[in-house]
Amino acid sequence: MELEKTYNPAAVEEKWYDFWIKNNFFHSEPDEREPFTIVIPPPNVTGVLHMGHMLNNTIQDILIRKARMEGKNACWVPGTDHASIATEAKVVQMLREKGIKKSDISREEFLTHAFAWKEKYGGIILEQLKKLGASCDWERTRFTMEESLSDAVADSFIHLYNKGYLYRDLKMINWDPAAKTTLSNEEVLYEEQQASLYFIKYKFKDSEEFLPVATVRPETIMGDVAVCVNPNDERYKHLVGKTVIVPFVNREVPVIADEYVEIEFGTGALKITPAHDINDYEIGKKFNLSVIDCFNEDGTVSEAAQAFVGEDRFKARKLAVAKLEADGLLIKTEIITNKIGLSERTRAVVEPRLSLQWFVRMEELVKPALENVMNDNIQFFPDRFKNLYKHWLENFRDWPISRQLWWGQRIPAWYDENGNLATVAKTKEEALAQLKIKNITGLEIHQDEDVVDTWFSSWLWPISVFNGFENPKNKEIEYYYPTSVLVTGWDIIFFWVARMIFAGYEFRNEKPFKQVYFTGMVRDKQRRKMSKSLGNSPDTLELLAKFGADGVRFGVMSAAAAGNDLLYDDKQPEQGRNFCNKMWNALRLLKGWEVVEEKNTENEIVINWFEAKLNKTIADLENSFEDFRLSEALMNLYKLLWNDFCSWYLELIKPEFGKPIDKFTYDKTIAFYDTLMSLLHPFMPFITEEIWQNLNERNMNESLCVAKFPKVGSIKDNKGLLNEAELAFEIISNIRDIRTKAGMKNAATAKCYFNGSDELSFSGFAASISKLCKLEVFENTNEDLKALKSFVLKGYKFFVDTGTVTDTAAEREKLLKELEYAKGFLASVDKKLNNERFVSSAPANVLENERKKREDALQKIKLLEESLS
RNA sequence: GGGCGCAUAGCUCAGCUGGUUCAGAGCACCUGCCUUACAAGCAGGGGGUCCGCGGUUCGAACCCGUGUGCGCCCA
Repeated sequence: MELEKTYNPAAVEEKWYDFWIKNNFFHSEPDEREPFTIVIPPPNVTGVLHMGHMLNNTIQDILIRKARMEGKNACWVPGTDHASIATEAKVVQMLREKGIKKSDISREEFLTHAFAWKEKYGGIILEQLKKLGASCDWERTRFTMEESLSDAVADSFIHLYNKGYLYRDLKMINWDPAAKTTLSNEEVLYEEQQASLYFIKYKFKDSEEFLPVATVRPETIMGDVAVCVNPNDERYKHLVGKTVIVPFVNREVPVIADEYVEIEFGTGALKITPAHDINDYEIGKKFNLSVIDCFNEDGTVSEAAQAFVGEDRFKARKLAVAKLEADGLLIKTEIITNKIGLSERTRAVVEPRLSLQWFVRMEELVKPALENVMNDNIQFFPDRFKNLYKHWLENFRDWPISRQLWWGQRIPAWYDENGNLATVAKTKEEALAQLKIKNITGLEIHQDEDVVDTWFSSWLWPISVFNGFENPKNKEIEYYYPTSVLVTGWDIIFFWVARMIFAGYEFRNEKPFKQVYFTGMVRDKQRRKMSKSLGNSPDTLELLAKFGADGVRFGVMSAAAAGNDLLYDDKQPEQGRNFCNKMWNALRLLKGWEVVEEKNTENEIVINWFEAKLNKTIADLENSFEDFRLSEALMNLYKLLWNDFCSWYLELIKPEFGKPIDKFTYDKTIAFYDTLMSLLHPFMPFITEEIWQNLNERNMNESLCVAKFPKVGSIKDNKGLLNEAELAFEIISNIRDIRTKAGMKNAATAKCYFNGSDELSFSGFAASISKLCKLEVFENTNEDLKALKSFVLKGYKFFVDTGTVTDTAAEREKLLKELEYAKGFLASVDKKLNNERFVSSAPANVLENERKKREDALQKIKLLEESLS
């Protein structure tokens, strides 16, 4: 079969992915083997593949493929998350384009549209993951809004409620007046803006005397219930306990003192508006002050404010300032820079607002979650994330889970006509039945209008995908849970990782996963996090098309040390693509050889050397995998394949052009390449399968993805052989350097002589050296051939005859420089060895090494001095 | 204000238990080659005060202290 000159990934990748799926290699069923389980961090159902997904899922694929090849029962559960806010926003927009307003349709109608939309556009990302090569068990694909998983959400809500872990409370929330919804802290973006700071007179009762108060939000003055100063502020100390009059509404409020107030900021006197500022709210609580809510949910001024009623908050600000000025209460205005919160979705200025919300009490949930991470029952990689995790869990806040949306699981709480909580139950029937037991009948009840936070369903994911709520003792959950490893970005350590751990211990009394591997963030060259809004993320599908999935996987992985952010550059997948081409061409070379029976013994040492090198690398690889140093593992394989296998091994065993290769060498070489492809398969599954299939005749259903992962062979003491090869390669490089510098043609032959004792530590590779350096002569001599170019290595002196005249002066100069360096080196070694305390306290092997260094240096100096004499 | 982290080649970063695996990789750069597997390549080469200072140690890129400069999280 004729192989193309360059590797073409597109056709190959599709062919093998179809083959894998057709043979159901990725499907898992519980059996007697050891399970290796990963649940995917479910991507947003509306999402498309971005760089972060590629990184994250490539890592999962590497781990799962390796486990599968090691004979474990590998199960990677894929799926998507309903992402309530993001999806609802998209559906609202889609409806708007059709001329439908959300407010004009019912909840049920909306959900019908939303599900239809999800069916049509949702889950694209899963198809894209296939292009990346992800070996998920697609038969197990789950979705957080499907019935079974939604039931789990309701059940867990009821469970937590009955346990007393849920409560409703007025809390300061981030309110988006445009979307009329609560935002979590994470959905608020902070931006610096120029703002006016207004200095206002708060007069004392029946007096023209006043206390100056500074504020950037005069439209909230109507909600003021106190003025606060710092107790250490000499200017105002005497005023604490007096009362002042709030402008517009003439309310009489106390002057209070609290350390929170910064003396230097503004006037040092802070108006307290508990309904509209989180810090004011805290102070209000501390001083037991009342709360006056000045705004409606759309951001207009409310009846309770008594002034500017019905005006938009920004309009009200202007009106308030004008009125203050007119009333002579405005002292001055300053321009300052402050941070304001914007809604991630609507860009509306976030309004702090008090609202009745469901909360999860975290106190008890946190305990096992903290303990089992700190004691490494759940291991973090890299483990420095334990610090971050600990810090967060020790400073937890209760978790607000109400979301004023329709897309999501509706809160299973029921209220009477007056909005009082009646009961918590999954359905209206159950709710009524429960009330009946309590002898409450004839009550008109309605369900909570809100849905729960998406994380309130995804925290159940490791349990719910195995139906652990429906049937807590089922075969699957008992087999697959706890899962093996979770791979996720460190940015969601709190949103997700911590909460899954809470859920694991709460609902199954067992950790959800044994290990967590944190990936870094993918950033662009300017270190900006890649994001849709910045538009700085490359088109991942284009990338896959251009460089191939293997190339992209290589590119992403080669730069991704565990937990460290990676700066993406097109050079990375390009390197991966080039690597594919290199491997492809090595295959072409092998397939092009004619094979003959008689054995070529010259190759034996080279074969033994590569076997030793291969074994050593496999051992190193295992170490790298153990600590999740995947980029290190990949780079080691890259170097093994490119440098050791292609540049050294293949060049050494390669027969002369047109000559056949002996069967023994050929078979060994094929076997080596087979092993190399197996080792690399988890990282670059497509090309390795393609090459592997080409190396030998395979059965119809045979695949590398279920072949055995190579193990370290018999560990002979091959250190000597590796050292010998290393010396030989160094000799070759030196001779090549001399050849190049002498301007020799590639085809021209050279001669090389060396001084050395009888036992040559590179003798096994003499033929190899001659071959790669095109030497017609390579032999021992007793003479000092001063007319030739020379170099000194490990006690040997080499002379190279390039057939051109050597510049003896320059050669002498070079030798002098080398001598000087060697002497300096000797001095540094001697300094150590002459140090009594070094000799007495350094370990034996270190000492021995120093002595060896000394000997080598002495020998080198001797040889150099001889040449110079 | 509190906490976490980082600083090593032009760039991006490895460097695990302090000691020849110790100053390394990839990319970039320079030189010479279209040598019948591969120019998406081959061969060779240059390049570093391991951020500054102090300490511990026989020995420090690595441990401790401190300064400087960055990044992030929480407030």
